[in-house]
Amino acid sequence: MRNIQQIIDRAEEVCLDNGLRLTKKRRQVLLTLLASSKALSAYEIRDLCKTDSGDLLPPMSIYRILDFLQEAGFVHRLNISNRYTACTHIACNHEHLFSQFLICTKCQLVTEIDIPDLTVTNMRNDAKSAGFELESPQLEINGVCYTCKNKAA
Amino acid sequence: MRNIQQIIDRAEEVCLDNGLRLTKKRRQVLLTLLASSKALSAYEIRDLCKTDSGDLLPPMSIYRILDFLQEAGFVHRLNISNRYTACTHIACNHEHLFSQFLICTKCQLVTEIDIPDLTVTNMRNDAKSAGFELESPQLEINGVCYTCKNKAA
DNA sequence: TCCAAAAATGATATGTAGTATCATGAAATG
DNA sequence: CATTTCATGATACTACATATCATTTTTGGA
Repeated sequence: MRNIQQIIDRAEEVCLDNGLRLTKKRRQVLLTLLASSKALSAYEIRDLCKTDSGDLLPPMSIYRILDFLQEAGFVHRLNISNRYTACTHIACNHEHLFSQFLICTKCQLVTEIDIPDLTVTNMRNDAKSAGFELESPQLEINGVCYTCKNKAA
Repeated sequence: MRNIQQIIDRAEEVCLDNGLRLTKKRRQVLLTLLASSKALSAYEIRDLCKTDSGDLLPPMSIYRILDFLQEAGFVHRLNISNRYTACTHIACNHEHLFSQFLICTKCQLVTEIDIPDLTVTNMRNDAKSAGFELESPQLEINGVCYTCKNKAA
């Protein structure tokens, strides 16, 4: 894991190469997500992104910025928890069409792990047998992280 | 797939054995879900369950009934779409601690398929390596069903 | 049989996630 | 420097879900 500044720099690069604009507010939202080990809801991001004078972005802006960051591949939306998390692959070069997320139901800690190609192939085939076509889905699995598990015990 | 009446009968049995009450309204909600090939939102269920006089249940009641049906193992909540679907295993006897759902993003068609034990074991181990403990999670995968795919083409 | 306790449901209000729509502001480009 | 395009703001609203307290129904004893 590189440091956050390096990741932001890389995001800037990607944007330049693709004619995208990483504006101040978009950068701020991305930074907020990068700095958080937990997945954040749109409204949590909103609270964390308020200006020094305490102004909040309107929800619509937050969602638009999140859409942009997702399109650019910098952020993932976690559908099972309605939360958002920074992609851990911004600063590396390998493609990752199929992501798997482990999500702690207690504290929202998120870990993005790799899935073996074989697993992906099997899932596609299983889906096909059942009459479904997978596009570029992501796997989201709830669990409990060890920190929370130990707390509970 | 057995017919709906057989499934309801089986649900009645399970309830009797476990001191649960499958009341008229709970039965009506379960029936509604069993009769639908698509996952339904709580408010859709509400609309489908109105009495002959047109009265609607309050949302709170719908959610309470859905909670009950989930506890009893008759209904699954699909987290990625905020919808509910009847369990396809009510009337069979095998355990299914780990469910996989294929969900059509266009029409909400749901298919519950089995996962090989090996896959489950692998996932548990992968999660463990990443510091997570899986409880009895469910896998929800978005895709497009062939009907919708053909419509699109 | 009636009463108390427990379980189920109803009603009202509110919280959280997300979008539609139209207006305004900022940047890029000719 | 004007025009177009992209980004953001503001207002209102929809969908999904829960908190809380009141009422009804069921159940299991005295």
